[in-house]
Amino acid sequence: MGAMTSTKDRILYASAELFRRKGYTGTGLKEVTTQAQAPFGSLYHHFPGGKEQLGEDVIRVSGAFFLQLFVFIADEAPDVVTAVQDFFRGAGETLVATDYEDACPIAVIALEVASTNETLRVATADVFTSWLDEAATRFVAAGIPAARARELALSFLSALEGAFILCRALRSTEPMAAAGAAAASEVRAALTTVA
Amino acid sequence: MGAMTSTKDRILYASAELFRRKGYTGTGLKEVTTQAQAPFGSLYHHFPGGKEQLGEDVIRVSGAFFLQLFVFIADEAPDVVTAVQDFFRGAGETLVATDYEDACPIAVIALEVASTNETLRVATADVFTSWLDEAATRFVAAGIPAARARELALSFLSALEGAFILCRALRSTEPMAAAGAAAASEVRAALTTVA
DNA sequence: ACTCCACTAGATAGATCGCTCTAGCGGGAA
DNA sequence: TTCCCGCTAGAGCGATCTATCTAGTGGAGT
Repeated sequence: MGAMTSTKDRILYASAELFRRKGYTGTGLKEVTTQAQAPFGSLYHHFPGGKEQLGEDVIRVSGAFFLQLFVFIADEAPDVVTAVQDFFRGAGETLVATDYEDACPIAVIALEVASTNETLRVATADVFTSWLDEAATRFVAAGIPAARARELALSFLSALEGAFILCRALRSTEPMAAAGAAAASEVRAALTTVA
Repeated sequence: MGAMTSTKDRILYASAELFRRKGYTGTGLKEVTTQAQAPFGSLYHHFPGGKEQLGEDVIRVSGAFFLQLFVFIADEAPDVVTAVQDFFRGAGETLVATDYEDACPIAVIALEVASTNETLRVATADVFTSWLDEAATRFVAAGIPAARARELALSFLSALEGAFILCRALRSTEPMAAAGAAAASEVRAALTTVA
């Protein structure tokens, strides 16, 4: 049967894509199993906690993957300013390549469940925190004081997430470019102040 | 019967609140009429286009209301930098006052429908555009070149929207404060460059 | 008084929701 | 072989979804 991913992975991957595109409440489990080419019963075998467990797993797995992507880009870049620029640029390219469907893997879920499902809300908070910590650590390594680094990480991620919303609604990467430029110059300013 | 709002307005108001809190797909029409204390049949009398028309009306009405709020704050503030600061501060206060339920009136819908419902996507794009135009106009009036003003408006709104996501997920206003400070200093820098 | 129509009121249809259930398949251990 | 069990497979349950339907109400216009 050639290269075969496990049924569980296919369900997870299909869920991640559908949740990202149509939202958590907007995605049906029947649809998930169809897209994953998996029997419906298998879903509840691998995810006995049902839709909520599936949602939580998607949030945490996608979050970890996105974190690794950030780490990879940051490691490749010569400095943090370039890293920030590369990240925004890459986000814009992904948006265009996927016809504005693939943006932040968890933003839609985060907004949907923030006031309705505490388990999933905590999962999104954990993921956001892991991203913020990673970014702040990078800024500190570049010589920026911890408190300022935390601030930079928060405004960097806010700008990125907000730009995703605007880009998808406007079907344009202009917001991503503007937000990226602003974030980069903010980091640059923080660096020159230190040096 | 005292002060009585019309049935249509009650349905619109209840929908806006529920969509904002639980999302578009996550809100049922039965729930809307219950919360609005309106008979179910009245919903389809006032909104013959069903849920989609209700969604579009909510987006456009909420969008216009939010625009007026921005205009009001900007008119009250002594300068644009203060206006930006006031807006972020006000957003943070609203989040706390509503237990992190009331943020951007259309962000959740915008993300949910961006890839699934073109009518609603266009409505959110129109609203975002109206906000961006208003902000850019204010920046131009303060002496910033048009192209730069547009960039500032984009990064300002991106920061605000993204901060809403992070604040609701983390249940903290820290992202709003960081994003607000960054946006304010960016506008300040744009002003000093001109002057 | 009579008509008319905007509006209220809610039962109900048909589809889909998340979830549970039983049955059967297939490969490794005894 | 025989047993076992992780996994596949999908029918079906009760609830809920959006939307439609008919019936009734109340007040303005003539």
